[in-house]
Amino acid sequence: MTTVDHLRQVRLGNLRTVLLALVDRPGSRADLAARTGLTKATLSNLTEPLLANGILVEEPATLAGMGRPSKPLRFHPGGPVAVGAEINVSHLAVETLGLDGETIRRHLVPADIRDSTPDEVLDRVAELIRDITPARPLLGVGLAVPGVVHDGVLVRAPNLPKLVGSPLADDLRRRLDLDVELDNEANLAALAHLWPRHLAGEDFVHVSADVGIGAGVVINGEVYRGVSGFAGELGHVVIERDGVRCTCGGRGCVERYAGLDVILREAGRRRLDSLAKALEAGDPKALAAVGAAGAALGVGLATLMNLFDVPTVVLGGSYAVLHEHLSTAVQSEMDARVLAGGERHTSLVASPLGEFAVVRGAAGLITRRAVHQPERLFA
Amino acid sequence: MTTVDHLRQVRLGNLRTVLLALVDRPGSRADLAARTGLTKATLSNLTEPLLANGILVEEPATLAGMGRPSKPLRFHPGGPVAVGAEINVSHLAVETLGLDGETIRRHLVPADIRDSTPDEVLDRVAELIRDITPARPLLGVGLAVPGVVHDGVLVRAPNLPKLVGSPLADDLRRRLDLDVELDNEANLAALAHLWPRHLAGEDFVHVSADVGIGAGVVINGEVYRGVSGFAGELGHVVIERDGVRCTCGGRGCVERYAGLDVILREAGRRRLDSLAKALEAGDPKALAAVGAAGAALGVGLATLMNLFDVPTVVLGGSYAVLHEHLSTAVQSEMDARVLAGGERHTSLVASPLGEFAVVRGAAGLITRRAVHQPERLFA
DNA sequence: CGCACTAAGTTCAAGCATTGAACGAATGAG
DNA sequence: CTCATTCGTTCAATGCTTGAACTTAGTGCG
Repeated sequence: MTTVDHLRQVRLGNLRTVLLALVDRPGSRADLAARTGLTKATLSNLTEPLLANGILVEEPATLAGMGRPSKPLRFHPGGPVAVGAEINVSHLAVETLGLDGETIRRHLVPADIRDSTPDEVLDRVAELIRDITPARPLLGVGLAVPGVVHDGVLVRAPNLPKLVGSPLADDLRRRLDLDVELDNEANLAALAHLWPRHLAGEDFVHVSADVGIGAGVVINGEVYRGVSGFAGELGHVVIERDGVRCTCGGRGCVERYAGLDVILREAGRRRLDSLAKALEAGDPKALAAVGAAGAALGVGLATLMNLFDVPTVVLGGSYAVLHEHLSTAVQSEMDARVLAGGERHTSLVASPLGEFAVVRGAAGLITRRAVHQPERLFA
Repeated sequence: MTTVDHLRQVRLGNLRTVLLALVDRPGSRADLAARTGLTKATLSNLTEPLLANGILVEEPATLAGMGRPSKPLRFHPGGPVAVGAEINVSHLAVETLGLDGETIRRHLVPADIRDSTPDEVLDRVAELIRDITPARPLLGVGLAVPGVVHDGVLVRAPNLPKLVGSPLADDLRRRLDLDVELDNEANLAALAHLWPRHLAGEDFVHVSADVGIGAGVVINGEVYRGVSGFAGELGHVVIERDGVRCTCGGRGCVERYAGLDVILREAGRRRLDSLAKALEAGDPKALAAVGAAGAALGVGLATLMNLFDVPTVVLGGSYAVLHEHLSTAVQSEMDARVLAGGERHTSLVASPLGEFAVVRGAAGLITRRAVHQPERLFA
């Protein structure tokens, strides 16, 4: 590390600070200086290359009050964008996201890819991405998959066994000639509630269900990934040590009581929307199935909250759809079991992001990286 | 933040890097330069005030090989020291620790303080500290207590109700006229396995038992504290949703199956050493009690490991004493339940620190803070 | 004994990002 | 038209690391 490097680090750090302030909201140089604690001089200096490179634009001028009018800066409407993509058991989704946090376009297509080869899937994903990509510089692609990811490879995915082991990130990178970052859908869904806007505070768990149950834990505004990206395996938290056998080899895992497949089976339904209708109509079997799942989930979540010390739970994915009929049981188990030492209280909310949470998180991964490592913007 | 501040930050960061290298082992300026990536010039500059202030000493010279002999630098034998203190149900302990990581003196006295007032306890602690404090500058006191700590106050301590709510840190500070930092014993026991030397890798959970069960989770070389210092409440992880009632209001908490009180009761013993003797003698009742506790603990630990994605468990405190008879059952539950996706394997080890782990961690908290915030060394 | 060789540690001018104060620019109020 | 006010830019000063040159202090060999 040379001294020049040290100083460069300071500059990059300040650049990040400024960009973060701009993600929050646009502002003039003077305003940004006030918000970041830097001086006006530094702000002129830092924003100059951002304007020159088409990352920011200077708006005409704001005529308000006395003094010289300010010319607010904001992200350039033709500036770089990030792409998010999601591969899931029953659908594919793509989204483009600007640095300002606005969704540009999004697209979700049903698709049963359980029997497809990795090449077939990636071909379709690449096509979807090309279809929605605007004529603007591209920062890269975030790719979400339902399973454990390590080093750009899907290493474990009970529901997509055919994709396990392929270098998905590299293969998609080759197809598009773009940076591709592979990550787990649970982590990305959690990230979507955190970036570019905080939707559930600085600390929360995002829980969603397909066949498995994934939890993304957010602590201090960061997704907690654990040592090997394995963290948050809520599905295999034990709630009955001698309970039902689980595919993982253990017994009594939450997944065997609150997984979506279990809920549907117990309710005698085949698909989520049919279950939702039955609940709406007050079908007792459906209500009982969801209630039982909620209780089991609540026990598992209480354990998680006691270990991670997180106050908020966000129900996402299928759980968000079932939220209304699920949350009573979840909340009551949580209230009974989470240590209320001091002034703690647990809050339980449904995700506002709907079915696009994962793909938005995937795109957000890329815009976030660009803001945190501003040198990438000048490539 | 002025620019001067920025530059000062760079300097302090480099100072930290150098001190960390020295905690690892002594070395000449040239050696340190090589190890830290800084230049020899910077090292001369950085170490000059450390030598002037009696933090470091320059050793005579090492005559080895060709070239000008190097004069290794190490922490001054008369330099500042940290004090650790532990308040527990059945004993008090104190230890003094140098920046080099060497224990200077330690002392552990049995004491039943369950009925003592905070003032009585702190008087005794202050006396113990004065007894072992060497005639060297003092960096501060780390104070360990069995319970949840918030802002220098013990806010929850089922086993020491009389101390709850007193400003222990402030009261001890007043007695000694020293900085006092209060923390939870589980966190500090974990820290002791991490600082000043890594005894169990970069990522592990340290588990120990008294009446409750405390876990200190270490991720990436940092103690994970959670949002409000509550993290790692392994005792209230649920292993049987409809199991035994717990003081926390829930049911089936690990604590009710693997707590030390439960083990002793089931084994028909009153004290840990008596239990240990019975185990040695092969007493079936004792063996059964410990085996059952181990199984329950293993289930809870599997849940914790699936959530935190940590590969190693360190058994400390009473569990370390029982380790030989406990680990088989623990390990077998862990093996059965922890997701072995990919190449994961769980390892289970006994703490090498014995009964001084907590108090050593308490002192380590202070030396670590001094190294991480080197400006404190010049106060 | 002396000279070449090696490595440790020091000295010093150069380089760099931020700062703060001074300055120029653009508008509203009276 | 002039003053007050706020925005944005310019520029010398600051303080830290750097790298190269230099000094110091030994070893090895003839």
